[in-house]
Amino acid sequence: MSFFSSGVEYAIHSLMCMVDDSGNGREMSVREIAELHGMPYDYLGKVFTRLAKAGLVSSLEGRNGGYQLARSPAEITIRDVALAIDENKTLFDCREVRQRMAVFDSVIPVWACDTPCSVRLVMDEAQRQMYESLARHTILSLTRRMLKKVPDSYPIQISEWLTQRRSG
Amino acid sequence: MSFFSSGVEYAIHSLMCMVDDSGNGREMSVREIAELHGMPYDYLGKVFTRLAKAGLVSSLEGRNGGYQLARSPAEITIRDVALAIDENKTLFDCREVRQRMAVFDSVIPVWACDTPCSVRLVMDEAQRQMYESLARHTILSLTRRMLKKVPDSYPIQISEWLTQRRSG
DNA sequence: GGAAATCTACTCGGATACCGCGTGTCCGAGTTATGGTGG
DNA sequence: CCACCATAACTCGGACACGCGGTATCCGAGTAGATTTCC
Repeated sequence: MSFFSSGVEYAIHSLMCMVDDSGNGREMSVREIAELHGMPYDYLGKVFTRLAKAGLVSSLEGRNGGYQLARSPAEITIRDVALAIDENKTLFDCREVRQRMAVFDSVIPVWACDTPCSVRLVMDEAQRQMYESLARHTILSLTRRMLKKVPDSYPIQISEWLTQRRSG
Repeated sequence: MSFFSSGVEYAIHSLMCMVDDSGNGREMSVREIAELHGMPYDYLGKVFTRLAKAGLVSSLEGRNGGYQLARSPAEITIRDVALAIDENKTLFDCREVRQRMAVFDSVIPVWACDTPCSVRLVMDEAQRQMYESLARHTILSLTRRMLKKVPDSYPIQISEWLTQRRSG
């Protein structure tokens, strides 16, 4: 399986569609977003609960409620989103092989417990590089990049789909 | 769960202990390695099959057989090992959300199929950064770094453990 | 003493079992506009 | 006209079911050095 859960993908696409044509945030409900993207509604609800808990979006309860971006889309990095959904995930979990070496017969030396495993250090560094790469992109930059590759009618279609759904 | 399987960890530690004091490769059997590290023997066997298939080690069949490094430990990067064990793993698998947008009623436009998803591009870039970070370390450099943090008696202990096991 | 047969310690690959976790679904509770109803 | 009430459309959180893949184990087949046996 892949490292990032499907929730991360859902979250990024969701936040991207919450940016309107002028680059500002727009309020949307989970149901709207789910139907627009063909995502499972209940599952997306949990995704947004996590986004809210991480402070990326804020919720408006009650009828006509929904979510809106809590920060400018230029200040929400992809790293933020990934960490909000998949928190405390590590590329590698060290099983402390050194402490199980047969040369220590049931007496593990202190250095094997205190000093960090070299393998783990290398992996942690790689993970840091990965997250730094993700931190270089924001919801806004991603949205702008997408709009370049798409016909001009596309964002209009979405806006119309939204207004039509809200009226009917 | 973590991205890299436990097999990657086993493989790295195994290859590290196949480097002798002078930095050259030394032949060892899977059973020796498994017992030395307290790793599951059968499972480690499969790990080495993959390492051999990737050309990182070469096998010597028959009695007194085993594995030896197929290249200099300075020319085996951690990236090589990770790819040998966990091949074709991706940080992120794109579910092509764009193609499920409700604004396309059952008629998916060509651009949504041809142009790559922006989200995927960002993730792929992050994955590349991660692997490049891993490629900067080799089995030899990792071994050397480990030896610095360890009492001088440690590598001697391992060598003695080996010779004693082979004689008795 | 030398050749042949047997034994042993390996590498391989397939089949399988276990189990945690990602993914998705269902349900109930709390909140707030909206619309209807009665005085 | 206004107060009140029911309803609908939301957000939230817990519980649970399903299935896949990581981890591990078992077993049989093939290979080759070591050992024994036998002439």
